[in-house]
Amino acid sequence: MAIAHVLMTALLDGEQTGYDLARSFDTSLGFFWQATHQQIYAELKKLKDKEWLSCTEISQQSRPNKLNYQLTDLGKQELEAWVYEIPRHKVVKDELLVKLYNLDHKNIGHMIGLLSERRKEAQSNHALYEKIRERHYANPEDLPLRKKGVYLSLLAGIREIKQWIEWCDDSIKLLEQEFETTTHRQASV
Amino acid sequence: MAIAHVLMTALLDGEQTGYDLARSFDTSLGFFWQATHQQIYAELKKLKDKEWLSCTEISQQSRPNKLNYQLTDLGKQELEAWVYEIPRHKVVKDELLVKLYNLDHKNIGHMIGLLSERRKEAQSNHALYEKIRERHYANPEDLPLRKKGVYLSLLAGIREIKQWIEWCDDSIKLLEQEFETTTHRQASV
DNA sequence: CGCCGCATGTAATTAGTTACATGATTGT
DNA sequence: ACAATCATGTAACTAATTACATGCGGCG
Repeated sequence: MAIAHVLMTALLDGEQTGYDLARSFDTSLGFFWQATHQQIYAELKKLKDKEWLSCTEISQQSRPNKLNYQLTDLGKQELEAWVYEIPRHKVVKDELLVKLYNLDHKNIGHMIGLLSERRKEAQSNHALYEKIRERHYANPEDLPLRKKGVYLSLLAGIREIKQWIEWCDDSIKLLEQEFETTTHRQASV
Repeated sequence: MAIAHVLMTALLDGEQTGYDLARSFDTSLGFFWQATHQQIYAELKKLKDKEWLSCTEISQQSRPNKLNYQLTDLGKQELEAWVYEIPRHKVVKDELLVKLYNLDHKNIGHMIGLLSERRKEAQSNHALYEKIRERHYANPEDLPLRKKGVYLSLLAGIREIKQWIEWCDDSIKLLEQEFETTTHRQASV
């Protein structure tokens, strides 16, 4: 039930609505833990029932009232304790890498396309990460300690994404060579 | 329902039992897609019902009969088609990185411990990956095309794991500095 | 004697996805 | 006119985890 703790972690920076959380997931914690808005809304309710979060309603006329969630003392305690539990959750599931196991002469062109697609995504993520770094972490030494933790996670994300870009480049190069020699062979037969 | 296709992919190398699949997941596809033996057994049954796999029973006296699964022609077709679908599944969930968002003066020692733990795991995984590379992929140029795809996935794994080790080292160094200055400050107050 | 490996599962629960729903407001 | 943003959700389903179960054989 780690999504609970992820949400509480997001609320360390101050109260937020489910909507805010869902969006901010796209630029921060969501790099390391994805969740849909449905899951977030549902979990927030559960957390309110447990009194790990409290919630204040903000009336609005033309749309549903905002529900602003914040950590309770109980929630803070729980979060602090959670940090001391050994992390069990390290899930990686990547269809692309599994698909690569299916490489053959017929689909090699398509695989190159998949890799290019992945590269493009990685590239745009990289740009986003770097933007965040420049904006909020330009002088890491001056950050308060908690933000240094966030910064380290960001660095992990940046390293990983760079790594992907390089791997895509290498892989595309290799597959293109393969593709050409295959085409040649077919042409010369 | 990608676990289905992951299992079928594993069976490209030949028939296997659920038990074999569960174990071989630890040294190959499982790097990119984890599954428990329960999930595997359940999915294999479903795949048999769909006739994407067939299964031959091997009688044994002192333990449950082995069920040896293999791809059917229908399964092969399905798998080939699956490769052409755009990969939707790229899940990453990493508690450690979320925990780092909770860094503070109280838990910094513990965080260093978590990072060391991660480093150790990464190190031993790295050794495993390299062993696999040496054993089966020493001469990548000579591999049949499909195995080159597997090799590329392995390379992605190796790069990633190296990347983690370096990141852990950097992060531990930074946190240890932080830890010392904190201790100093506390000592000198 | 007790634990590990082999080989399969069932049952209960939790986590996560997908589709659908509402309805005003702002931008193209 | 049409899509996107804001802001919340319900309902149905699928995927995945956790706990429990069996039972023999080999090893220290």
